[in-house]
Amino acid sequence: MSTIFIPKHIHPTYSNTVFNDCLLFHDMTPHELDRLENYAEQSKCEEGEYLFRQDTPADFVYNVISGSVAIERIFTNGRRQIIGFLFPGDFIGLTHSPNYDCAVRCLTKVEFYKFSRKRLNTLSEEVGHLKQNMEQIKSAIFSRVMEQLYVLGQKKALERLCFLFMQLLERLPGARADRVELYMSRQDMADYLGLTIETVSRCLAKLKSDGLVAFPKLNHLQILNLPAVSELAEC
Amino acid sequence: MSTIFIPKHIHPTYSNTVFNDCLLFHDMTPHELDRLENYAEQSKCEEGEYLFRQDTPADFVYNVISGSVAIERIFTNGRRQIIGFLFPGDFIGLTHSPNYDCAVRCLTKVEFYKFSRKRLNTLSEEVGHLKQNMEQIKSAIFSRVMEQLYVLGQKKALERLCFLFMQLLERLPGARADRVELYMSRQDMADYLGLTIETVSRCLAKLKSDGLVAFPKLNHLQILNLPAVSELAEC
DNA sequence: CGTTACGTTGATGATATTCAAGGACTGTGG
DNA sequence: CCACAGTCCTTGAATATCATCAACGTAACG
Repeated sequence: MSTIFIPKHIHPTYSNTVFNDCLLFHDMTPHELDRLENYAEQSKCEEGEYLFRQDTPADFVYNVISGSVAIERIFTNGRRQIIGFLFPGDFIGLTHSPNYDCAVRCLTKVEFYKFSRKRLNTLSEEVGHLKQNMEQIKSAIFSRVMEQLYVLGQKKALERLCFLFMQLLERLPGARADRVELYMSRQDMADYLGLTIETVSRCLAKLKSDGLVAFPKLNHLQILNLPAVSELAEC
Repeated sequence: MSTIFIPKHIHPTYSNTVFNDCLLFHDMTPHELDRLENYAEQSKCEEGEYLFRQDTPADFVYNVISGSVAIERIFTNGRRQIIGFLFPGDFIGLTHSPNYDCAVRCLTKVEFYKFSRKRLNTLSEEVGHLKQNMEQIKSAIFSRVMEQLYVLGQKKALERLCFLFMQLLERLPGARADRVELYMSRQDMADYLGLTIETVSRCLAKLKSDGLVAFPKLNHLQILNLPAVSELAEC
């Protein structure tokens, strides 16, 4: 049954081919999906655990079914840079190098499909659609990283936070302006945006006091003034 | 004659497979190189000209023979982020998207090979080595961008400049600690490192007064205290 | 010799970091 | 149910860092 391979999280309501990576399955015939299915193994991981660590063999490719993860890089001096957050539908580990160059930490309990990278590559040689789609996903990832480069290089703390909010709103399946779940800690936001945790906290307070956002709960964001937040986030 | 395809700039003295992208030609047989040769066209471009602009059709892949270029992205607000600098041996335009997502400006007069991307892709389907090499180059590029992310996110102005210096020293063919040619303007450095031109200028003055570097000419850098500069640049 | 583009330097203010203290939430054991 | 510890978050004050605005040098070129 190839339908197993169109998981709920890529249902049209969620499917945003620009921001989520579900398009691995795009345009594939039922037969092709069947073959892909044989390569997958479903599994899960608890909050705080690592799917994999930096510099370990890059043997698998993951597709998030539910939950959120952070992609992080640790440097020799011990400082950490978070490269991005991934959500249901996103792919992880589509690297070409023999080892992962990032670690992947679960922000929540995470369910995922796990593919042998070797076999996926073999299959992609035979199934044109798959290959195309993998390339496009890599393209999208690269494009996101370049956007982040700009944000870190040019934007102020308040704007960076708004950028994160807009990104979450666009990429989190089921997120709406009045309900965006922040699965990451303040420290995670700081490490993603190149700020300190105190600056993040202060900026959240400022955005709140200016009436742009609200926090009914600590990690439950409401965007009250979407045009303003979007304006600040603008690239 | 396939030897045309082992241009001078990838002669062993220069060839650094980690930092330069010459490895497109790695492990290829003379016959394969012959075929590649048929796909190439040699050309040049003057200082200040653009090889191509952002959002134009990505029809070609370029390989720099001599000179330096800057990869830049312009955003809606008019601000510019330089993604990187490329030098002899480096490849440009290895994107998968239909349009270039960056512009490429020549910092000097630039000689290059120009390949039809379509034909290069076709060839890479048949020539395993070529395909492998292209993937590895993309990997290296991605890895550089992630390093830059870290620099912009976590490092101070002085450290960013040292990072640039070390990068130039490693990637510029023929560069030595006592002779690194800075082909870019102060503004280019600023846009690369996420700083203003004034901050760049002040930091250069500080590094100079601290005896870490010298500038016999405005764009001719000497690294006097390599361990110290390297230490500051450290990731 | 003047113009122009690019680079430097100074004074000032904005922005973010650091260090330190105090709250808020969670889970555990009494 | 409460007390307690531990973790995460917030807030304040002092400081460091960088950006901005403005003036001044300098090198290249007609």
